Amino acid sequence: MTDSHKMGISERKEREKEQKRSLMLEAAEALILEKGLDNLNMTEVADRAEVSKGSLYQYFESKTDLVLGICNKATGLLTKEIQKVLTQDKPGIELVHMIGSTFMSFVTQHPEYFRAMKFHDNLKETSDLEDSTFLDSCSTNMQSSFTCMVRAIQIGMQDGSINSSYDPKELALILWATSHGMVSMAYQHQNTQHFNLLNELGINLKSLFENFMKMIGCGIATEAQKGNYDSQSFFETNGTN
Amino acid sequence: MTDSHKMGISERKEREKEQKRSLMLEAAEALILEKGLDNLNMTEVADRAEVSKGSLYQYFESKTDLVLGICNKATGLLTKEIQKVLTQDKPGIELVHMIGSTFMSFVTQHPEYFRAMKFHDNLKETSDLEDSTFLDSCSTNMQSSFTCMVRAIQIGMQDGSINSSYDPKELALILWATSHGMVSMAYQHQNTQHFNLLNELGINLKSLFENFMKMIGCGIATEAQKGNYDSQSFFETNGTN
DNA sequence: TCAAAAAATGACCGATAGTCACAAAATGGG
DNA sequence: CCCATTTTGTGACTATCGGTCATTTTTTGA
Repeated sequence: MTDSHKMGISERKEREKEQKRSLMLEAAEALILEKGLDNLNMTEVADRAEVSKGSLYQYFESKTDLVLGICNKATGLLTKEIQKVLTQDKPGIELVHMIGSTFMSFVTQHPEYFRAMKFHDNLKETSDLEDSTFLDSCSTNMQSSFTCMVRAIQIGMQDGSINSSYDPKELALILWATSHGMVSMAYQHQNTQHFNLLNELGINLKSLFENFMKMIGCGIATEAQKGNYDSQSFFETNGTN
Repeated sequence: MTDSHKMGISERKEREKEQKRSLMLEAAEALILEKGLDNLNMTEVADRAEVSKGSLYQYFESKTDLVLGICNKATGLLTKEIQKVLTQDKPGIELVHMIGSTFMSFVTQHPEYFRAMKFHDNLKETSDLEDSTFLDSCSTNMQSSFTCMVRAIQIGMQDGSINSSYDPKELALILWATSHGMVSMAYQHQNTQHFNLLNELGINLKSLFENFMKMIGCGIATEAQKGNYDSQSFFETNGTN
């Protein structure tokens, strides 16, 4: 038996292992959609993926690790979509808008992914030194998304569409945090059955997001640009492949 | 034995019951501060409060109910502080600033309360018809806080400090959501030991929050007011006490 | 064909939320 | 002050679920 043959085998095994892992993740995602992350049950995940519990634990160290695996997919996907925005030849301020829209539609289209991302955020405050294969990867992905926001702002400051009196990184952080707040509200609105401000006020999400963008636009635009973005809708420019 | 005497007894009992409940809540809060909400253990809460587990469960239906009890205290306190802001005779846009600052300092000063509030948010998406005595009260409190924001905006539109092209309630919702995003970031920064954008970027929270306010100020101010709030710090105007 | 390695399995364990039969304490009329 | 009744307190116990591991099954490769 040749070395290359051996190599072929181990490669195939690696592929199969990755496929099985992926299947298990999909089972977990489906269950999260059905019953919520808080009701996720490892035995059920195993059953759904048609493997035994022991087998599941051969692919994921723990329940935390499993959810972080989903978060890893999520942040990877989101980052890819955001990076694609940056390839477009548009004014910086418009790129910022599009990044926001991308984030928003990502969350509404993949609530279970956003749920996993919230779980990840939560972990960071709670657990003392958890170790998961996916933690680093998640952080790197998020870092990449954030860097895209910084780039968009820098582009905007270069092309004169964004007020350069702000520090780019600081502004990026503000936009990231505020977008997160908006997106969280959208998520909650979509996934909550109980009391909820939006319905009560008769406000629709789309209009809300448009006005958020308008406010941001006014807040960060240069004097020359003010008013340009007042009545445009950026809600449509979502990153649907 | 007179009726009034009987009444006196039952009132005293009610007071004592409320005191004990409060003691249990305090025990839980302390444990959350020490070990995080996710490591909160009912037996430990009982021990800390110097009662038995069974007794604890006479005062709170479930662990969820206990945490919602903390959330109830939290939202009550926050609402009180925000309402106090509104009693001041200031331009509307400044009231908006102060509400934001109040929220921010509330969270940094009472991380365990904010944690309980996040738990409450989480419940709404997860659980199918949980029943807790505190759920309604929490919602009412949050509603009150939100109403304060609407009031501040209406005041600002009246006195000409806030651009009245927005719908007041919609703008309030935007400010609420974005503030929540900023405050969440501050919370995470303060309570996370791991990887964290802020330290890495060498940005300090105070400056970040000031610039958030500046951006908001630009975004919602009337033309006449633009530039007035550019370099002011609203971070200090927190509702201590 | 068969022995060694890898993967799969599910009975089992420990932790913890929640319960309940019983005990202690408080109440109030005589 | 005593005793019956109601209220409150207690901790052993149960059920559930995350995680483990000895054993079985499958795959590998000579």
